[in-house]
Amino acid sequence: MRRDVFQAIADPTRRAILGLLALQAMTPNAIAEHFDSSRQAISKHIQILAECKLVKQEQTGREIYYHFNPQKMKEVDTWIEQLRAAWESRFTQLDDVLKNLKNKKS
Amino acid sequence: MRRDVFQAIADPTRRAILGLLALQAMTPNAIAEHFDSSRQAISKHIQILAECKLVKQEQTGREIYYHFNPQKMKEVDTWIEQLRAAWESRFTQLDDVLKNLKNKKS
DNA sequence: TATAAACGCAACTATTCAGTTGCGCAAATT
DNA sequence: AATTTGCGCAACTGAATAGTTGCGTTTATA
Repeated sequence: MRRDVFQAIADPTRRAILGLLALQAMTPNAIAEHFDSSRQAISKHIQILAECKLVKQEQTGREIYYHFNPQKMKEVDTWIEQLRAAWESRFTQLDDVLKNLKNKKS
Repeated sequence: MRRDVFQAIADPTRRAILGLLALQAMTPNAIAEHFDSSRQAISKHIQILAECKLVKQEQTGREIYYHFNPQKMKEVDTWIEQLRAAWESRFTQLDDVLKNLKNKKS
């Protein structure tokens, strides 16, 4: 059961839930009202988001407020940034090849 | 069969493939050598990446070189950015509430 | 021309996953 | 005290998915 951030945001419903929670903390019922799915279905999505720390719980009486945790999103950010860095470094590699060719010639 | 960018990068193997291709274009066999999986298994991953335009093909004789397409990655970037914007705007909403309370008082 | 290499494609299988249903518990409400 | 509400948890089911195996096609090589 791999439950990392990438897996979590792969589902469009979960992305929508994060969008809601980014605006304000909400209870499972309140969240479910925004979707056609049942409460339990949404609850499962929230659970997955909670597993990988994308949302935090805050219990108040019998209600549980879920909060968005922007911190965890950085993992995705970081990966994309590394990818971008790799992509840009490939020019440097080409430069090295050209440099080697030049050296062989001389 | 939803094949969007988020779904594509959910798999760690596919993320690794993108990491390789970001450095340099490669053939399926060359890519498969970096993993324990079979050629066909890797080929399927590549196909998924191709479906959502994360990689481009370039046929040369009987070999097919796959290139990383950084453009498509922007979709993820954009979503994260919108999420961040929503997260930051929640303070503004709080401000509005406080402002309304103030107005009611006066 | 015969053989090997580099692929894609399709069928099959074992596993995983999403959603439903039903239950139980604790906190409110009446 | 009895009922309702908000919620999590577990079992079940149908659909999707990942990986394997086998085959066909095209391009190189001997």
